[in-house]
Amino acid sequence: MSATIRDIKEQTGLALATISKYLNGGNVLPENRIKIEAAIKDLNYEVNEIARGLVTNKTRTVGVMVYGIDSLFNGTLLKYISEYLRKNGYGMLICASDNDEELEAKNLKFLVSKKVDGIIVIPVSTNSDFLLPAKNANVPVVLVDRSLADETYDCVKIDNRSSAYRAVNYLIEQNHKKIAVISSEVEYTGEERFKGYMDAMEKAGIPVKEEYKCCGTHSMEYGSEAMNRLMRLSDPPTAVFMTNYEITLGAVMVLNDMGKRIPDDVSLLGFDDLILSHLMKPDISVVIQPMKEMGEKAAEIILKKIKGSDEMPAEIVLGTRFSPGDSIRKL
Amino acid sequence: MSATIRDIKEQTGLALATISKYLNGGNVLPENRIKIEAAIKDLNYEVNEIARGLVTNKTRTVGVMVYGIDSLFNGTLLKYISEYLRKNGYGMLICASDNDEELEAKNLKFLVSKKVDGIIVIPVSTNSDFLLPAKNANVPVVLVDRSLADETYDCVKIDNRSSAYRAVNYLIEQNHKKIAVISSEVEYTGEERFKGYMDAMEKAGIPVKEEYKCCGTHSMEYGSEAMNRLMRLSDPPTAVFMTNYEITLGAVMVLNDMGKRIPDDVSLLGFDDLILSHLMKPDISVVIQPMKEMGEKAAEIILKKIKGSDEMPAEIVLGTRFSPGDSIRKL
DNA sequence: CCGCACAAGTGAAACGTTTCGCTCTTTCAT
DNA sequence: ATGAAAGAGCGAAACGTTTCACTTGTGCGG
Repeated sequence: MSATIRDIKEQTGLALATISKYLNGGNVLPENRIKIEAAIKDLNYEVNEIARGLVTNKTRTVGVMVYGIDSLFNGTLLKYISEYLRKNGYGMLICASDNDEELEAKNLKFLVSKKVDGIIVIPVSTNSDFLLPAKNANVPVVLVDRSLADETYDCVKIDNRSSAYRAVNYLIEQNHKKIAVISSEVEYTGEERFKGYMDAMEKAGIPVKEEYKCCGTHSMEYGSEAMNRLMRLSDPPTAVFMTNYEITLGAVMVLNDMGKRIPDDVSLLGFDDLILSHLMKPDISVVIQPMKEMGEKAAEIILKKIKGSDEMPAEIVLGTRFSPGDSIRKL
Repeated sequence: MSATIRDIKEQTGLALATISKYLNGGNVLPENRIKIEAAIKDLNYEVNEIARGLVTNKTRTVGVMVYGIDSLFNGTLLKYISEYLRKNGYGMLICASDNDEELEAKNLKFLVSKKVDGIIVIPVSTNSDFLLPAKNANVPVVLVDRSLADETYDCVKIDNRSSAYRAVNYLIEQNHKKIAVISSEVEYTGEERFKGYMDAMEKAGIPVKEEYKCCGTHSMEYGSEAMNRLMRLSDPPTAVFMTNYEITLGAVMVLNDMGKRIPDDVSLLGFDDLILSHLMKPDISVVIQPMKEMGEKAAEIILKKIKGSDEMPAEIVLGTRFSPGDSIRKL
């Protein structure tokens, strides 16, 4: 079907080794270079990456696992990762864990069986057991957005706790006292941001009612449910801090359904600057994550590790920016 | 490093061919089956997919190219495609064309060079030239969402023209006459939906002012720009039909910025039911595409073709549903 | 003019599977 | 009893590269 290095050998009379050397950037005599290049053009030759992979034990492919391809946060990250990898000649094999630890473990094995050279993952599990197959197969791993409780892996994330702290503090500065939080539990980012919220409240000396603390799944559904409950309290909060995009979506939906007005009826503070904030009638106030930097950094690190750098695993913590929209009323 | 079939040969005393046969589901004597299975467990053996790929000339990987991973429409489609492929043991290599024909052609070649077994693509180009490398390499292709002008490929899409027709007709039934359209040009879906709009207007005998026809790029930016222009006309439309999700996002943003109220100041009709419609204060009226069916069908077809079915290429046209929200005022 | 260093080229082995064509054994209908 | 058919196993070749260890050739300093 397609031409092989052997066909080039026939046409040029050179040895396989010489041609291979040329293909891999080695030096050959000018006259031979010309012959080879002519033959390549003639025969429409292209390296068979599989055969190459068999001997080099490299596929030039990186596996990426996120919790949902249709989550805008994931999609945005994937875009930047993909661009960086493509620019460097690497392909990107994608899996979704669907927020399910079991599926996450299964898909990780799948990626390893596909012989990817490295893996980038937004982990759903909180400990590192599921990464064992990668470790055993010597496949480097980089975490994004979340780190694990039990072991240090290379990781690119933001300063969740202090970002949340500063944002909630802004609410307090606007004289809010009855501040509720809707957060995801078990999950790393949710927990950290929740801590940041608590930090701010404690520091300000504001006691937090139990019914103001809502912790559930990372989903629109939970966002709706929690916001609905909050709004029906006999003493509802004047402001709500939502710790991720999906929860924010759900919460905003339910407010619209209830006919609540922002920020007149309730002030809103969210995470992630993903279009939504610009679409809503009042711009939602959000903590902005450096998505591009995050994605590119993760891709950069995984490539570095693939190329054999054996620096110690390190956590890279990127800064965030707070963007006050008009969803917060000064009391 | 990891065990090979040869190690199993040593441990069991069987021939490579026998073991290979077992691995591929062939029959072996019960006693040998037991020996092999024990050895596999012992040695923690796993097939090396690359070596297998070299001889079978299959990678069990499908390439998917969309115009933007961070577009919710694409992300949703990718999710369903990915799920179907994963369930069938196939991996998914993703590329983004970024709405750029040149990049699209380049990435297609990249996917072919990665030896994917098949390619699913939402094409950006309008003719099939860029698919030539796939054709030459005998890699089957399935188009999604859009077909090409010059050649028939397998394709899964919706009845764009009549869906648009019916939706615009609804506007007309609500006594709107000054109906504008914001559409993407050059692009297949945009053009078809634009035609559907024109069909409805013509059939109703409503002349369409030139300044009501806005055709530009498939982007939020263009949506904003066009809506802004429409609203500043001396005789602005009472309703606007937007032919895709990105344009709708941009248009809604600008309306919010201008403080225009929906549907009091202007009625809105969009395409694609992607969260946005539920988030906006008034539910936006939209044409709903069967995303799941579309993605799964495309994946199903590509697998069928990979397995060697040589049915003629066919276009599968799925139906849509119109969901009237409260973004349309009855005049 | 010798010998050495270095550049370029080479044949063969290796990577880990699948597959082809063959043999051997068993079964079963005649 | 016999021969054909079917089931199981086997050795070796093939897939298309890279890489290793080696040879050849060239130029240059002493």
